Amino acid sequence: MNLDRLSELRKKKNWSLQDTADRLGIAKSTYAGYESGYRRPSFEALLMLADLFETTCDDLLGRSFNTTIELTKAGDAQLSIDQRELTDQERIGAIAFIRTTRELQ
Amino acid sequence: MNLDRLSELRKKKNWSLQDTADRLGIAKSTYAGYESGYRRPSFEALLMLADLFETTCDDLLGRSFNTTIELTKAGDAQLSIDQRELTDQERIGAIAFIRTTRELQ
DNA sequence: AGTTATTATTCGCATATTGCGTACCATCAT
DNA sequence: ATGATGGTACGCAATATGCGAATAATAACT
Repeated sequence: MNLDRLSELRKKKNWSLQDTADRLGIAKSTYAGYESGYRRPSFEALLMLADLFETTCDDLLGRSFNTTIELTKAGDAQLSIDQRELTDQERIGAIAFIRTTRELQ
Repeated sequence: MNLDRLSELRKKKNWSLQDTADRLGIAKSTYAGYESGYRRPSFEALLMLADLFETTCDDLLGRSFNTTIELTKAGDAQLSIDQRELTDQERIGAIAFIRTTRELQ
């Protein structure tokens, strides 16, 4: 259970170990330890990593979270279509639409 | 940075500390330590907790990740309405429906 | 090639943290 | 009062962390 994605994410940003460590405010050897799997970040460091690399902790931990988003529950997730966020009314309208199509089956 | 949500999640399931520890295969005092903030789970334990409580590591760590889910991109997330997963056709239908309503504004 | 600068990897050590068992307290039922 | 259950806190052995320092490896430049 190591953080295999770190190296990939860092290289995508074209950062050196030192760059990355500086951005996190930790020692280079510490960050290098994370990538190599020799050491593990604290939770604080994990959160910083997720922020820095713009991803989730689950992603860094290699957890594919197949959580299903229930649309009838507002606030579970922000949805968008064509890069434009859905209003609550739009969401409710879409739910009604789907329910109707299902009933017509 | 403690795992404040644990207690809430456990109580929602009506489990005792012992129940929860048994499900995780760890000692009661160990799990109790997580809840009280006296101890912290390893990454392995964190993943087990997320699985057990059916949530994300980010959630347990108190990280609100405001990632917007773009519906036009399939595979970004599994959606459901009334606990029934949306088929791809339903998703596409809903997108068309929203686009139309938007155009009519 | 030789030299210097930058990047990456590994280790030792002091310190901090974990997980477990155990003990302790409170509540409730018999 | 006794026993069962749920919750809390602590001691200790074992392990893990973060840092600096030392050591490779690579790049850049004359």
